[in-house]
Amino acid sequence: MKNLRVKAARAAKDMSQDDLAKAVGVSRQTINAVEKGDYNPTINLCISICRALDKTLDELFWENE
Amino acid sequence: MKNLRVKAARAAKDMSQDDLAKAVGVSRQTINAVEKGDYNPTINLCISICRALDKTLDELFWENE
DNA sequence: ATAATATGTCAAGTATATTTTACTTTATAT
DNA sequence: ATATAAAGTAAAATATACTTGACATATTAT
Repeated sequence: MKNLRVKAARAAKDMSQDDLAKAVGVSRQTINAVEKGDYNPTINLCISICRALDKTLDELFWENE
Repeated sequence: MKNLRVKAARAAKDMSQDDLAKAVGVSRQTINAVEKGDYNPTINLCISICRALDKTLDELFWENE
């Protein structure tokens, strides 16, 4: 299950995967993996991504229901 | 930085650390470590904890500001 | 006082998140 | 057509989340 919300929020900021990776302090492949989604990042990474994209955890990582 | 919100939400459900661990499918020490807080759980674990406690990610793991 | 349950913590092992290097493909521009 | 940036993917290495087992303390009840 892809995480399209991260991808969309990143696009809204006109950032490449590499831009976001640098802002967050991880490798580009890690961002790619998060967006690809078959993968379980740590909460601190999720929080860093949220802060870089001006979103909250619920907005990017919570599935209602 | 302790996570007192998880501890409080668990108390509100009258669950022990062991109860929550079993509900979530991890060891009791892992729950203890999450509440102790000097530690970086995966998002899937956080989501499982939220579901077991009827809370969302923002309610238990997001720090405003 | 003693038993039982809940919590805190530690050390060693296992599973997996993340990095690094590298190659391929797709899009955008010149 | 070709150059460049962006994205997708993979294998091997490293860092760290999580488990297991064990022991100590605190709490509550009998």
